[in-house]
Amino acid sequence: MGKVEDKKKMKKEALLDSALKLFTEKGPAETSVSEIAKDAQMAKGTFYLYFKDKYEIRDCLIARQTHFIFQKAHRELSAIFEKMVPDQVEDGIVYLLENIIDQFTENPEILRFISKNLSWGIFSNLRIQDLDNQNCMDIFDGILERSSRKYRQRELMIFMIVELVNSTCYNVILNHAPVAVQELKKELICTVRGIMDQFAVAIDDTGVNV
Amino acid sequence: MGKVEDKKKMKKEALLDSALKLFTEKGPAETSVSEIAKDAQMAKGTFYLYFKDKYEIRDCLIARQTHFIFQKAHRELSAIFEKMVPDQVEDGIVYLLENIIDQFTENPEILRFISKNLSWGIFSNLRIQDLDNQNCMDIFDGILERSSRKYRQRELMIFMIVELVNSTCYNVILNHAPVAVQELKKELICTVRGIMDQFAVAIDDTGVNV
Amino acid sequence: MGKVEDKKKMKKEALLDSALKLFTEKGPAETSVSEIAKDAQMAKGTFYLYFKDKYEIRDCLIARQTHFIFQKAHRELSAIFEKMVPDQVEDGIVYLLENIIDQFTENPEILRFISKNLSWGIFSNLRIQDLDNQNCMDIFDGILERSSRKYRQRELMIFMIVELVNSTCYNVILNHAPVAVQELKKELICTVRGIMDQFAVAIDDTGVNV
Amino acid sequence: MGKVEDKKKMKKEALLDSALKLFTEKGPAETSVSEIAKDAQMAKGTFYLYFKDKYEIRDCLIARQTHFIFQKAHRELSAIFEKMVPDQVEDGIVYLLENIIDQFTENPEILRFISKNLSWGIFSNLRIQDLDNQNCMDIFDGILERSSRKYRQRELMIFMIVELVNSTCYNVILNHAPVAVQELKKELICTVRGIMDQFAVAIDDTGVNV
DNA sequence: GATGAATGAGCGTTCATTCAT
DNA sequence: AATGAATGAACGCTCATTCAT
Repeated sequence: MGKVEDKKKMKKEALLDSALKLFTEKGPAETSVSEIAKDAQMAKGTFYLYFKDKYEIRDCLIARQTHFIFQKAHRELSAIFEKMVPDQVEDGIVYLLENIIDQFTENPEILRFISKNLSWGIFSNLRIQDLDNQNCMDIFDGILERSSRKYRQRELMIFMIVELVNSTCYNVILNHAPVAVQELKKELICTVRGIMDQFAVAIDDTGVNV
Repeated sequence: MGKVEDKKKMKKEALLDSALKLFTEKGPAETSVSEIAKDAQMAKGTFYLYFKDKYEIRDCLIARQTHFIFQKAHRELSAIFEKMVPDQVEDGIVYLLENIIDQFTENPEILRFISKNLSWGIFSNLRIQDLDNQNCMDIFDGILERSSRKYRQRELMIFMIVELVNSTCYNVILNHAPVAVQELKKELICTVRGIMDQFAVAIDDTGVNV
Repeated sequence: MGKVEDKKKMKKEALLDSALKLFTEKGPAETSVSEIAKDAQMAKGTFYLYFKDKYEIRDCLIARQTHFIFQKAHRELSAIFEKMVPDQVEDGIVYLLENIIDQFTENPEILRFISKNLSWGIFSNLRIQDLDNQNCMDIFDGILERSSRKYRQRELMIFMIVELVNSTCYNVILNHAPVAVQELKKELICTVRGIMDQFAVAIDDTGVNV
Repeated sequence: MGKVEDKKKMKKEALLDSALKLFTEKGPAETSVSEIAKDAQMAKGTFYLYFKDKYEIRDCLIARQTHFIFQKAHRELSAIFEKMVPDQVEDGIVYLLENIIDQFTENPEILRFISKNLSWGIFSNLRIQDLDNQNCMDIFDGILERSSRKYRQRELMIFMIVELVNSTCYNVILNHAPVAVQELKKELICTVRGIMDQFAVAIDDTGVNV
């Protein structure tokens, strides 16, 4: 019977929602399992039927939220991506990053929660449902594949871009230092283009860079 | 008589040493004040004569360790820096970063401890005793000042470089992914040079970039 | 099934019993929650499931013990009270006080515990279960209402009587000074009658006092 | 050398002053020896040269403050007492009580501190320097001796009066219940006169009471 | 499957007291 | 006589986890 399955899924969702609320409000360290269970309107013991401990639900949430952010970005940009010609692919990466930075700016608590806890290991394995279960890195990869330029060491390149954007945004958005988000964004875009140039390799007679 | 003062300083050092050991072994969250005091061979109450709480000793350690790293780097490079001509200044920055990356590679636990807890706010205010109490950022700044090129928004530029190096090293050194340190280092140097080009402004008749 | 409820009630009773024992033995200030829990044969944490802190259980006990004393007095005197004619009402008050003084004499530790901690605020709000949830003050009030005499400012009058009896008994019973209980009792009765005369007001043609 | 003696006395006074300030501000239980020593501008260890522990200084202060109150009352009333004829002696007792109630009303913190801790044992042994080292009870006694009436069981009578006044004032002044101080005072005076009548014995042909 | 009472180790912190200086 | 660093037991309290119902 799928009814039972549905009920279980709803309970798990309720726990995740409550945990996210509390984690973003005051951090995982200051949130207790009791609080999560109480907020999700169930008994403390029930929590342990769905998650091994606090750290499991935390990791689950990090993945989920990162997933949501990429999903949202991809949906909003899908129209653009579809019409994109090979020469504009680098612009596509920039749009994607801008979209994500904007999401972070609007939800700084989410940024705080994710950034403090996200590692490349989690990130590079995250699957996005909307997109044939591609992982986050594959999204970048997929975009780049359609470029007229070719890139060497694509994973390293994406890794460097993601880490740069993530860590600078964290400080700028949450500590309002050393500059404003808009200023950072402008420079980041420029630097990201630079990084892409750095990793681009010559592929045809038209002749290319670095 | 300075005997008492000496003894107090030694006690404080002992606490800092023990705390560093335990924090790097298992993180501040999993370390208790009791453990620190026990490891430093004194009573729990004595801890509170020297530090307000666990967070104060943690912050003190972050500053201290970052301080040590920059001090070491600066000492090792001082000979080079002194002979440096204006055109080689960008190389100086690269040497500094390489030195720091090497220190991190040799002491990954220190990297874990510092990176997880260091914010730009702490970093940009850290004073280095050896160097006329300059702060860490001033060290970069001082090097750049001697360059034949001029840079706009120096703080933002340094911020981006530091964050990029710090966050990528964290993942690469601690999670061994997605590439080896040496490979990352090679690319980082290239990217950092790119960032410096990005922020450089034309200053003389020879005409320059961006 | 009331089984769980019963068990909880028993645990709470056990805590109250242990706390009373320890509080009367050495006072609330010198009793720790650990001790109470240990004496009641349960874990320290369990205490906190039933009481917010030491002060809550203390206040609960003061109310409980005062309640018991009044309940006992009222039971023992109920036969007398029922047959009482209006002219004997003042004798009823005296019997009540004598009964309470006797209870204190037999349980000096209870007197020590209650008197040191009972304020008029607590006292005048205490509800006695046996007696239609009347509070302690209402018991006096109810008795006085049946008197052929009328009293002005009944609450103040009762307050003065209660405080006088309570504070003099405290010293006499616990410090055996300056006189013996029996001697005090004799005089107290006389003084209490005097206070009632002081607050009595003329109500009919027979003409009365103050 | 009296110089050393003076210095010691001053230190002791400083400790007493600091302790009184802190005890009345937040109660003895919430005041630590460290705080008292720090407030008195000396080292923690020095405290123990003057007082055995916190409880000794507390008891010393209770005696001191009660002493001061009686001293003040006696000074203010000495003119009246000297002119008093035997028939007015009972009025003298009333003036004394009124004066003390007024002092309490003006310094409720002192009342809180003293009442919670004063026992008849301490009270009846307190010596007042101004008055040939008479104790507090002797002051009452001395006044009563000059009365034209004679009293039996003077100590018990004084004890009852003191306890009644002390305990009712405590509640009324500190908890503002159940009535205002002025109202209580009016009734207390009446009750105290009643108690004096109760203990008065016939002494001459005019024939008197009880 | 769901509950929530019970646990008890462990937390950070306080503080009376000692004692070498 | 005076100091204040050091002690360490004890405090109130939290909370992840277990388990009988």
